[in-house]
Amino acid sequence: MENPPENATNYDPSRYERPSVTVDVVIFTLQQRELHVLLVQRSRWPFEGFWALPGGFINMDESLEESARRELEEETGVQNVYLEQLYTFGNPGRDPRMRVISIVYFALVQADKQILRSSDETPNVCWFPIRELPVKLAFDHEQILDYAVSRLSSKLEYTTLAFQLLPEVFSILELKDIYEQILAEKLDKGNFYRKIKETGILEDTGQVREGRGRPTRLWRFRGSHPEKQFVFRWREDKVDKSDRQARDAESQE
Amino acid sequence: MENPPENATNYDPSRYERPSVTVDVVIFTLQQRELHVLLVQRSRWPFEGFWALPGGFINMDESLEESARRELEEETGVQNVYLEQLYTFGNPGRDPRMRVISIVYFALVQADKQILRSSDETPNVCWFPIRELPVKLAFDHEQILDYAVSRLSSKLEYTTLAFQLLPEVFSILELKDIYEQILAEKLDKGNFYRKIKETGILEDTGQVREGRGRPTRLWRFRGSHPEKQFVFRWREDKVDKSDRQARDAESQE
DNA sequence: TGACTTATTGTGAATTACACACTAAGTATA
DNA sequence: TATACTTAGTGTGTAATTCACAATAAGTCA
Repeated sequence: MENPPENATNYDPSRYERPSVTVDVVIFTLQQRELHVLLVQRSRWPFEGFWALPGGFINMDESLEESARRELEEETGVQNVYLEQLYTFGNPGRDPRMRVISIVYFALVQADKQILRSSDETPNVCWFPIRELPVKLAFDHEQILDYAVSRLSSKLEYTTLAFQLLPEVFSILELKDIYEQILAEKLDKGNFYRKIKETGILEDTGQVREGRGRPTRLWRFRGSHPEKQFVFRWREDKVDKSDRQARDAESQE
Repeated sequence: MENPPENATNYDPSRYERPSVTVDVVIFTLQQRELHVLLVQRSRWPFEGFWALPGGFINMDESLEESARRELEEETGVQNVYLEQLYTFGNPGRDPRMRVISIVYFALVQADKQILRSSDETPNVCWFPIRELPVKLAFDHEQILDYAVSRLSSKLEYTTLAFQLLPEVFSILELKDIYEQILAEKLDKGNFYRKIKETGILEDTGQVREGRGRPTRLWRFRGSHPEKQFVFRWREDKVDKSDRQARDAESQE
């Protein structure tokens, strides 16, 4: 990289007034076959006592994603989870203290990996089923969460995100459960079977699990196939409505 | 909003070191049936002489989208264009001066509305065909642009974004041209006709335009239909690959 | 007039989606 | 130990959609 010339000082961005920047994370997981989200209870003004998405200020030497991973690990202790940038919220007035811009990530934690870390800094950390949230969340976190759910829902239809929520070994009908949960829609067993088998995305573990009825075969997600990128879209004719929703969320405030 | 209690000061975000925040805009338009993007030439270090996406620091009292619209209007003088948040780029080292976080929007400007404003502040502003860009762009703007194109391409398949690039009145085959341009793929004339007519998304203007062959009927985009949200997906079996690409772009640096 | 150019509509084969019936393989219980 | 019950997984025909390509329409140009 070139060195700054003498006249470089006439355009110094550090002179500008600056907002604070935080990275927040919407962390989803599956518990008792229901979608849950992780919230922390605030111990200080503003919104003292309210539940909020985990997050914090970024360090100057880490990337946005690193920052999100750090938050994620501080709260859940898990690593190697699916993480993607969701949206950046930055309306003036979101935070009564000052102008704060939040880059929000969303994460999917596998059902068998979730651990909660209670530390001194975050004494109250809890998983909430997304259909039974606290009445009111801190800041604009309700809108953020709504948007995250709608994004998750629409991405389910053309990605393999659902696997990120399952334990390493699972049955096909458990997978179907996730789809039904998140899409809030009943799916046909037979068609689901066929469709997912056809993709070749599953690897038979040879194991079975006994239960009340016929034992079920257990599968593993064949992460990334060398040949074709697996596409498992449950329904072809759905639209991604999540974009509009994010913009609405921002402009509603 | 509640007032801060006495003990509020023990957690003052303003004490933290803060990055600069900019809003950049990828502005697309259609010229001579080709997709173009607007770039400005930098007149100062760093990347003096290089072309860059238009952008600037946010004002403390405007929302992110307002900031993007302001940039957009400063450069092109147009209003009421399609604008959506694309992604937030924030790796350390993107800007040699300091830590800068850029919230990038992308905008689609209708073919008959593009005006360029050359002011003292931005003497060199120019539309470039996306297939013939300057060799190297400033900062990480090449990656940002790549991502914007891939997002545009994938959104074309399940939204009505293409109409935002056309003038108010257009022929069906012009619309098909846009799809072919952006998807970089040949489409069947007849099937395109049928598919788009079926959606009911077009309104016949009654006008025709004469040319070399049979005169073509001119249509108008029936923006938002009361009944159903129009879905015009050209191909059902495509996947949105743009997400992965954005993450890759960030981690490549 | 007839060749040429661009715009639109028609048609049928091939593929895919969908609803629903059926078979399989275990447990519980009388 | 039969039979009811429960969950797992497969088959099948119809309906809908996709797709390639042929046919027609309506003008210009020489």
